[in-house]
Amino acid sequence: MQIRVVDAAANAGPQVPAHLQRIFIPQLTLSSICTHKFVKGKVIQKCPLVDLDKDNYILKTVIQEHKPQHDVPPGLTDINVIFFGKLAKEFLETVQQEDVVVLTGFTIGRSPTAIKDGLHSCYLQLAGGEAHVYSLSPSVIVTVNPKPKYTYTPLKDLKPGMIVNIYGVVTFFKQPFRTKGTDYCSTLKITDESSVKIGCSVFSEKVEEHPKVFKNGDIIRLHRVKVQFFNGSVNVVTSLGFSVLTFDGSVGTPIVPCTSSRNFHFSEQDKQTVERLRQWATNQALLAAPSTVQLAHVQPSMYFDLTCQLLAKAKMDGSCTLLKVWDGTRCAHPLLNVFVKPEALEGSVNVASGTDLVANVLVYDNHVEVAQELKPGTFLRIYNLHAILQTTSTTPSHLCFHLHGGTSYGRGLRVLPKDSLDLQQLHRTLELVTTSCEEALDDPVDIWSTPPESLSVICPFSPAAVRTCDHTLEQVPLSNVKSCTPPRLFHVRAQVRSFQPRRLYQALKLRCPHCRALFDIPDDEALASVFQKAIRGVRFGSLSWAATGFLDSSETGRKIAIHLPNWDKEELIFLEGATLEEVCCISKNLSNIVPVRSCGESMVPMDLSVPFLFQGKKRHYGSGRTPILGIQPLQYALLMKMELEDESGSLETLLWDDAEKFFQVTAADVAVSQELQNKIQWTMNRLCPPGSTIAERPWLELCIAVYTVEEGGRSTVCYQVLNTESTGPHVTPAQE
DNA sequence: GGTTAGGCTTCG
Repeated sequence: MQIRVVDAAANAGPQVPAHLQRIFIPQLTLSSICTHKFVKGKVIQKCPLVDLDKDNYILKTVIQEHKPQHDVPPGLTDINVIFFGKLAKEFLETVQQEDVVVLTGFTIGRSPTAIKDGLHSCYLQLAGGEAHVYSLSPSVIVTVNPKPKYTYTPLKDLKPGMIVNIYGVVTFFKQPFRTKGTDYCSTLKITDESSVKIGCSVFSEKVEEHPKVFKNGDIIRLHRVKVQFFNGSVNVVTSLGFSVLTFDGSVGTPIVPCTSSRNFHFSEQDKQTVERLRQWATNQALLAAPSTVQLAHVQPSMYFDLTCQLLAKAKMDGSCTLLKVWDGTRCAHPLLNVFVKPEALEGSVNVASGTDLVANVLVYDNHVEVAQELKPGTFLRIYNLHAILQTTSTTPSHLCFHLHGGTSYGRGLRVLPKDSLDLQQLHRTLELVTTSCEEALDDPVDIWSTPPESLSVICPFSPAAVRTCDHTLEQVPLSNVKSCTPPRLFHVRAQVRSFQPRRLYQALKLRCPHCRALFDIPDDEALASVFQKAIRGVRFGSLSWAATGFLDSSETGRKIAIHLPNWDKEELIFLEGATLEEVCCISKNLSNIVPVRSCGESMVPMDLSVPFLFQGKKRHYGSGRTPILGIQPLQYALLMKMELEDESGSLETLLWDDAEKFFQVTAADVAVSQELQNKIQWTMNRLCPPGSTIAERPWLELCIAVYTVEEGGRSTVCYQVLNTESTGPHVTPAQE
């Protein structure tokens, strides 16, 4: 690793190796090739140095491309650059803010903070012997790579009696719990490339010395553990002087060791090990089934992990504490509100503006100790939370959440660091919901209480939906629309009396662009069972037209076949013998996955009830037989019914051809974006707030088409909302 | 000097 000086007064060119080519920051993408390239820019920010160990540091900086115009957004020109090891410290000490530097030997990753800081979507990482910095500052520093100090034993080579250092990918974990002895204990199961699974018990009196594991797939490094033999298998226990580091297991995220210990060793070799294990684990489908579920998808009786923010808490009694939490999504079931006196409640649920976003979590027994230490505002993950439907004879059933006593299935809770990658989705959802709540509160009170009789008065506020057409038609009462002879077009002013479906994900449909036939989207449970059935009878044959390879599945002995066709230009990958979870996991890394089953020498799509193509999170469904792979691709579409009302009466309308316009989304984006699903939910809640009277609902200005549909010899008159957009916050889906 | 736990749903 090196920092070299370049004479500021002279032309920098000759001293930077001539074979290097400049790549401009705005042109950098995740797939940019970095070898023999350099980036040149001004240092506009240096963060405090993170001191990990002797000669081992991390430094975050921001480097800016020369801006030809002032209106170029920082998302193009300003990029996060992270330095590792000795280079980090030297950069901090040698290079000043405003200095111009030339960077080479970097790698590119997806910036996890791009949404938060508005900077470039990538970040540069400078580590290892390849990394060089050419600086305009006045000293030269040359550094050397530290030699590895520790050796790590593969899990397959552990023998009872050894004291070893090990690395592993976490496949099961319990948060620290009190033992009958003097210590807390963390129980883990880990694995590595040998696929051997090893149990670990970490003992320490101090909770903060325990491994900070947040999810399966995290990577753990243990120093000085003792190998034992118990109940027929090998496991490890911490011994005197043990230490532990953990890392996020996701490929492409920055490798930052997680520990509360100030003094630990972390080298280039560690980084490579973490990278290797991440890569291996991704292909093992270890992370196939994420256990975290948003409130919007919780079903009664479910056990699940909840990532949430604590709004308020209250001690119920010695063995029970109430936590009021939210994740910004709305549960499909009514939520129980556990009432406590305001003076007994620490924190406030006001931000959630209403109770249908707030989940009441009753925390019992051994978990009370952790719960009592929590401060409102904290971000949490609650493991193995139980959703319980509470029914009484007098009230309708409500969902309540219990964190039962004990530690079975990893039951427990843990605070997540505010900048955790696992919180990105939550931050985005909460930001959106909070803005919506604030806007709703900011609306003048008379929006919600305008009596219908004041209609003739010109309203001083903007309607909740507006026409975007340029017809000069006069506005008419709904009764005129109802009594007309189709086809006709009208402008109306109305309120929403009711809408369907109430579960908005049911509004998302599949439509055949040829025959306009409509299909429901199958749920994951139904899809999973089709895949499962196909696995049972699988018999891999050899194919003359494709190269076939095999992956180990999550089940011992079961293989997944990957067929790469010789003829293919579109890079389609045919997958056989995989579960739905495995297909989803594999498609995270490889695009264009086609699940198939063999039929002699040929491949056939699995079944038209499952997607014929997975592209990342996107799923493509088909019907019948035509263009692609003999399948007619279906389009995503939105369909809703709205019952409108004005002083003259009511009218059943459809939101269909212009539904995407109405919500300012595309149905295909909605299918893969929780944020956009929230946006639709938010819009409908604004048009028709739950529990509101008609007088409290906002007015909409709509364009309505009246037309007839002939079916089975009968003609029906239909009404559709066209050329209309709802008003409210505009959101674009996160870049996938 | 080296126990404790050694996954595998509460029952409110």
